[in-house]
Amino acid sequence: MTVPLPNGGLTAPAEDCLKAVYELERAGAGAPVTTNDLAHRLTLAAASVTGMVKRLAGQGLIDYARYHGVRLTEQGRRTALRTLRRHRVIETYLVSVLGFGWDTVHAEAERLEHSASDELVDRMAAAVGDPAVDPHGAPIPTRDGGIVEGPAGRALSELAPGERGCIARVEDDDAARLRYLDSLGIRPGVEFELVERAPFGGPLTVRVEGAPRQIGPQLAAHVVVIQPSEHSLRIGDREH
Amino acid sequence: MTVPLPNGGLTAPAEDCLKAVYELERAGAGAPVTTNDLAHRLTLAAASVTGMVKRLAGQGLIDYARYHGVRLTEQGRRTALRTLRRHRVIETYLVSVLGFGWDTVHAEAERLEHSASDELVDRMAAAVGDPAVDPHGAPIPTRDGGIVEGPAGRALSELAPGERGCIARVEDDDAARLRYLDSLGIRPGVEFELVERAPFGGPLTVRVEGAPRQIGPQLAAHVVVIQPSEHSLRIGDREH
DNA sequence: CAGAATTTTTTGTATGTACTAAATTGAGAG
DNA sequence: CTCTCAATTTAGTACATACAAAAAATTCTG
Repeated sequence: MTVPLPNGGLTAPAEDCLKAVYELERAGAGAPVTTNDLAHRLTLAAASVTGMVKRLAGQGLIDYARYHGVRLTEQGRRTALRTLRRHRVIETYLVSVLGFGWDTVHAEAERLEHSASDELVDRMAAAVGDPAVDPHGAPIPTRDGGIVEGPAGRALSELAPGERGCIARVEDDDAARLRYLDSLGIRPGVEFELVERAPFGGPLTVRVEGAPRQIGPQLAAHVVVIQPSEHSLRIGDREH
Repeated sequence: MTVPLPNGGLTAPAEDCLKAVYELERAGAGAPVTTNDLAHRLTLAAASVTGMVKRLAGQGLIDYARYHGVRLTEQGRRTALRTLRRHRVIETYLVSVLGFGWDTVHAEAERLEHSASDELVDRMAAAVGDPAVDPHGAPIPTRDGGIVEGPAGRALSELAPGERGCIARVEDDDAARLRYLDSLGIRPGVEFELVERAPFGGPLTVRVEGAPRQIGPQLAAHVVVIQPSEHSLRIGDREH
């Protein structure tokens, strides 16, 4: 009875690190991910990341050039996507089947993603109809390592007054933020119109389901929006 | 993002150790549990157990007297039962809701029990009707730390020819053994009659659902049986 | 009850994960 | 092209987990 490593022999911190590299690579448009960015994302000291990164490089999961950041190898990308799939399937299942709130499932999934087997995750996914996106609008990688990141979208904070859109995705890592957005009616799938932008970084006024809502630009930066017509593309079921 | 310790700050190996102490204390009728027994149960070197046991003693979870084995403290017992509850609820849920075979869920539960929160476990338990026993016939501790270990029962291997009984419980830790017992029709709740015992430790002949089956005494030792009349006591729902 | 056998602990080692503090490297400013 | 500063790595430490081999304590046996 040693520490359980159900998937590919990777530890939980290692899986978290690969996931973080994947997400930062995406956010950074493919540029190498720096140690510091990883440290911030993982809430670790930079020195700890250096050590982890060396181990992962030794396992062929990332390419690592001292002082010049890291990149996922193809194998590392597959591994990261498997973890991401587990996380997002678990979140979806907890919300759809077990009645958790969409604002509370992140922490639970963050732990379970490291101990749930792929078989369990596949059964959960099947139980909720193999959806393409999770409750926060993030795409769920497929069993075979594919992922459709969907229409790029823009941050809500970048829209101009008068523009209409559809909430595509909200970052899932802060429960309080999610609860607040929920109280404003800002949830994936909801259509809205940006009514007004106060000057000097002031709040945005957004009409959501008929009601005008105020939202700060910092918060709005965590909300990804798309054209209403693109919505079906994102949530389109991939059922056979 | 450190190693996730959802419940009481205990690591997975520590929880496994407490669970093992609980089970060995039960099996040994309350006698102190020796390091060696723990090492065998946990498939660890004895030296590793000594170290773990010292840490747990330092946390007040067990009483430890050098060279004289360990005992759970009251706090340790509660902790062990919470882990046991998680394990058994998860097993039950995987079988009842997600369609896993009762012979395959042990390993999965063995990992998930360390990362599932009590809230998740309570929701799972509610989803399957708060059963009193898991798919192998083991009692599920309640939310508040109670457990009804049920009628003591005897090992199938100890019955005399002509005796009838009801399968109460089968040890869940060996998938191959469970599959084999399943193929013989030996599952919790099934009634049977011990037809014959071959001499010199030979096989037992058991009539299960009309069919006579042969089973070795070693295997039969892992099967707990009770009087048919006691069955309702064990599986009796504790629904309100 | 002394010596042998067994069990248990101690000692020393290794790995993974984490930290702080010190040293190093790289990159931009002048 | 050097100097400085920020980013990064190295060095040193700590803890939890694991092991094997040696030492110690208990228990069994004659």
